[in-house]
Amino acid sequence: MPFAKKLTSWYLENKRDLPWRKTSDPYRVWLSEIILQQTRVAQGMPYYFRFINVFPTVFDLANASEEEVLKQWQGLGYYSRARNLQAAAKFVAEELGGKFPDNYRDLLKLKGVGDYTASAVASICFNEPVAVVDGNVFRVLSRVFGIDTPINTTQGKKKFGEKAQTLLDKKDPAEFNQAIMEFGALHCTPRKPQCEICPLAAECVAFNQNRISQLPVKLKKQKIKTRHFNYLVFVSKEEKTILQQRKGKGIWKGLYEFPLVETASEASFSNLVQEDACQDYNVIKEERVDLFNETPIVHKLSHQHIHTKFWIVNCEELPEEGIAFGDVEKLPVPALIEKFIDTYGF
DNA sequence: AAGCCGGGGGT
DNA sequence: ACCCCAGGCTT
Repeated sequence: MPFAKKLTSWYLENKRDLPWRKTSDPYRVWLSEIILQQTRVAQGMPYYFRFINVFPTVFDLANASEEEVLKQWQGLGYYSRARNLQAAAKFVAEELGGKFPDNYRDLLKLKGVGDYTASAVASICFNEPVAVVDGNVFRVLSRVFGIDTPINTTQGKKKFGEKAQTLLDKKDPAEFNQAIMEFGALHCTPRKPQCEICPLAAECVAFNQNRISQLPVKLKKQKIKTRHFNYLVFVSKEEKTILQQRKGKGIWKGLYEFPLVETASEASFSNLVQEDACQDYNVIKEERVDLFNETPIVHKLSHQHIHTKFWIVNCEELPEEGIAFGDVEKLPVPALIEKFIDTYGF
């Protein structure tokens, strides 16, 4: 039996009942694919339902502000996805009259849509014979065919892309692509794959050479940078506080946070007031400041560990324009800030 | 080619 | 701790 047939047979018996598989509406499929980039199905699922409810059509998403979209995206991470999502919706609504691109080449023109996502939407919605290569496909192909070219190199992407395209069932690319991804997600998993009951065990190079744990090959793990954040949580008599939007590059662009003082190492109160960023705030006096957490909260991202202290600054009047406690929850904030807000509870 | 961008779950 | 997740963009 050919590779594709074995895979699709397995798929028909084992596939999950996922909401975006009940439709061929490219808007919904595109939305699901963006949400699922570097994100597990279980984590993305509630966001998919939320977006379908709040933004039922591409026009609803196009007419929303970037901030509204970020608010709905809050907690999911990789926030450029949300910003690009809204921009792409605007493009489809305003430049394409609401008609979603129906092929790989045109899908690629949408912000936030790269090779994988364009292939996924083109194949799933329009049956275009373009193979997807995601983390699952890298893993399945590297093991079954014993390919040890590192997957995070240009050469690796080319090699795996060609292999996937060769194997693709051109008569049903939608089913083949979803089958190989589902197989990687449920059966040929990174750790503890189910080789004992695998329909491909007989031909799987990695299994027969006992190399399962070594494939796929991925070069160099990334370094983790430690940073020290001090948030100034102003609390005024009128029950207002200060939130500022993050601009520029870095993490959490577009989200809101309390005034931030970043230090080179963990700061005491006396360290803190010497920082330039504190000179603008003459209300920061020791008798008015309470340290919320003596031990820094460590917020772990994939590439940074952020050690955080929240300094509660009690004052009569805010040193700058603020917002009412009751309005804080309306703004998009990083998970780190959301957790503090939930605990502190304004 | 390398670095950056989140948050959560599994081992 | 480390790895991975239906990746893409910027430098």
